[in-house]
Amino acid sequence: MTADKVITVRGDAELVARAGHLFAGARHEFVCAARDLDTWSQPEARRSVARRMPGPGASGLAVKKLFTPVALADEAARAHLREVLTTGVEVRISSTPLPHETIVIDRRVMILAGRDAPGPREYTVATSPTLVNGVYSLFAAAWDAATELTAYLRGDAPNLDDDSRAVLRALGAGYTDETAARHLGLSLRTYRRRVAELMDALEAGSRFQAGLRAGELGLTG
Amino acid sequence: MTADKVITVRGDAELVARAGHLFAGARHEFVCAARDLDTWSQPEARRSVARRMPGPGASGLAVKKLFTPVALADEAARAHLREVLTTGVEVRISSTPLPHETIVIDRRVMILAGRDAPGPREYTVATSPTLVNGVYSLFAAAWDAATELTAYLRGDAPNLDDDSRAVLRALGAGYTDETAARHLGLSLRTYRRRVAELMDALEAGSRFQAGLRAGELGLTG
DNA sequence: CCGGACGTGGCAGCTTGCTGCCACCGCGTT
DNA sequence: AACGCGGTGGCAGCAAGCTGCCACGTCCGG
Repeated sequence: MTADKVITVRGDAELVARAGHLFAGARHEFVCAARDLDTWSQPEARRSVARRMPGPGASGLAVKKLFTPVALADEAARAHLREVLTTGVEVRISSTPLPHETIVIDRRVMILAGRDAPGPREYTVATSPTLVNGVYSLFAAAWDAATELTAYLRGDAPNLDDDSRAVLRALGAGYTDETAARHLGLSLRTYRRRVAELMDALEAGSRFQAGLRAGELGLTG
Repeated sequence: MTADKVITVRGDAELVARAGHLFAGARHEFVCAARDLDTWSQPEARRSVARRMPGPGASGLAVKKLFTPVALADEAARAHLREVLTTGVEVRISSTPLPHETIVIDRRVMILAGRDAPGPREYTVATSPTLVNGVYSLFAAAWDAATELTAYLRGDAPNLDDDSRAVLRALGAGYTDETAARHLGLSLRTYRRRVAELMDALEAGSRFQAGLRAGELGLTG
């Protein structure tokens, strides 16, 4: 039995001081998962790290960033992400919550952030191969299940109302239009209008395509 | 800055000796992610742990198990999983690889297994809250994206032939039946027969449902 | 009060999807 | 040759989906 250490630091400044060199040391891959873009809220910490990071496009460094839809809340964030895309960074959106920020560098080091709380934020740095590989494979699973940012923005039916969701459920249940309409208290005409609107929103040319899109976007629940 | 320890043990026996009490101490939740069912290959280790685990159904202990399709390879494994289901355990299948087994108990302890390798297997046990919470949220993301075992077994279209895939692509492309049939060199009648067969295979009552299923099962590529 | 915008629903007519029936063809078996 | 079998395709008819048109309400802002 052996015992490795994991380091816990409090606050961005200490993280930069203790682990900044890890960011600079990224050789092949830099992956991170986070809820939104607010991680490095302190500008000086962000700049400090950015200065040390190699250029994303250069040197064969693959950068993958996984966010939740929260990261697309305001237009500024969208613009930022679009810009990030142009530098060769892969960005995906996961429909499931990612409350704890996770960073894995070169599959050798990982940094996990504690939940937002009053006081300085806690970061935990670990290098145990088993630990890092385990986290990495979970990240990979979440990554694979997430959708490309561009696809997400394109096919996004941003906030379809409850009506549309009800229509979606009826369609997914396999009801015929007539029973679905009756079930929803709508006329056949209106129900079909709704379906047409939905298909329009999903940019689907057929009901099959609409189902496909709905499935891809995880609108089943 | 503080330093927690993570414990690494080699082999099932040592894991049971060092961490067996953690299994017994599960109070609220026991989640694990693994590639297949071979984890506790050594029967004595499996039994030793099973003996210490509280009954899954009893005592409000929620048990979640996430596997890859590999876990369904042989009929014995399927039967075992079906039996497990009856004891109140939730089982889901993730289409992405999960090379490293992960266990999280009560969101307080986690155990990560190293990749299969010659010699005794390594297990890493950690209790750092930040670490455990981070891993847990990644697990949750993978879990949410996975499909229920029953749904997976039901909707499984094991090996549909190239023709069916072509039909699927035509449907996904949004072609009308006529153009799709022409495009595939089939008569309209036959094409529709194929579509009907496909919908039958997917147990879909409408084309929308078929699209949904196809999306869920990742048959788009 | 009037007029317009908007959502709804009925009607009609068209397109598309769906399927039962039958006929045909190629193939291997008897 | 005769037969059955499985895949194909035409035809017909029905069911379902789709949409333009118009009419009727409601809800404003004028």
